[in-house]
Amino acid sequence: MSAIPQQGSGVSASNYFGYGLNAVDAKSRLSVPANFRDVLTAKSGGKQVLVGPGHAGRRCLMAFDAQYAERLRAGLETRHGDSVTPEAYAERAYLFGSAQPHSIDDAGRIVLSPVLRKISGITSHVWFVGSFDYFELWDPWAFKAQAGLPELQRIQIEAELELRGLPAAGPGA
Amino acid sequence: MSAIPQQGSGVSASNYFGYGLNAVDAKSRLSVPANFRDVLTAKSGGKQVLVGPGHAGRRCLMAFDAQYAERLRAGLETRHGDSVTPEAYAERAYLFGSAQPHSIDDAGRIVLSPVLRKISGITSHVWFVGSFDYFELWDPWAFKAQAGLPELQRIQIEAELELRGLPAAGPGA
DNA sequence: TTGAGACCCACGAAATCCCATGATACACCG
DNA sequence: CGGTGTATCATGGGATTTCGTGGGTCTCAA
Repeated sequence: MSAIPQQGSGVSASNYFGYGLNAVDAKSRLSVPANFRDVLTAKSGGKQVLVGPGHAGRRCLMAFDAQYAERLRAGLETRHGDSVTPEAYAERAYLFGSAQPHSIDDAGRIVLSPVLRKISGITSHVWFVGSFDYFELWDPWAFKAQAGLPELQRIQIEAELELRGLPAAGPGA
Repeated sequence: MSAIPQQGSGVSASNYFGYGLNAVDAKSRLSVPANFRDVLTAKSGGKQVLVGPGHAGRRCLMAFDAQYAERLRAGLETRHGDSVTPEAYAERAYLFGSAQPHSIDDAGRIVLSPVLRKISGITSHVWFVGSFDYFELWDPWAFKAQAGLPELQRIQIEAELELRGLPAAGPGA
């Protein structure tokens, strides 16, 4: 069960677009969709992703590359200059301390820690959503149940779930 | 085919990201998380870390490599110029005089001195927090009790503590 | 002697690597 | 235009290595 036509090919190697639905196995391993992997390698060259908790109250995970991390650092510098205030230190610790580096194995998988699974609510499957310069990882059913989710996105995820014979409501629930 | 050594490519090999929770044993020995060690060796080559008190009133320890020490020196210069004010001398003395080089043994451990333990409040465990070009060492419960700690970080450390069967409130306190 | 520090070895658990499989999309060729 | 072969992808399981941790020994100095 692989390849869903996730998004057309073409201009895809430079940013994260489209979506994907993959399974988490017994070892908590998870395939990163190939098109996201391509962007990752194009941007940071290595086989590494940073995965941290979602911001702004979104119950998901955020994944990004070294280039985006550098961007975060630059933004921090802009905001704080080279000041040595407690706030600047705290923000650094938050920005870089809460996202764990994950290595991608030869099969294109990462291993989700129990803590990341817990804070994201991810159980058996992961819904990937491209967000230009990073991408999000959701429990599919949690994503679908979001209040105010645009109709198109709901239809997309429902279709993908059905395509794999997955229930419309979560198994975890 | 680039024969260029991929210098800043791998995420984990070039900067300090993520967190870790390790124990201090009866001999005050402490494992430095492997991914931090990797950065350390990548940056300064040797099996050495500089460990000093936290900046800006943070009750923790700061650990960094020789490369960042140079950066600190540069920052000092920016702030004070080549002034010979008491403040400049004092800050120099604080930054460099109080950060001691620690050698990392074959098992990846350093030995914390009683003084460092006291000023950081570290007792039985250490919470490591990556902050891009250095990392911090906290007593886990002190870290958790910080005023203004982002909710997500609090959840993360609580989850990690719980995962290891450690109490939610510190023993040292 | 006693206590601290450096070095060495040992072990269990967990992470990582390696190979295998089914299944699909794409390319090539009749 | 249809059939076939090949590369790619998601997934599974076993084997191997790494990591964190505990404990012992040896040396040097007080």
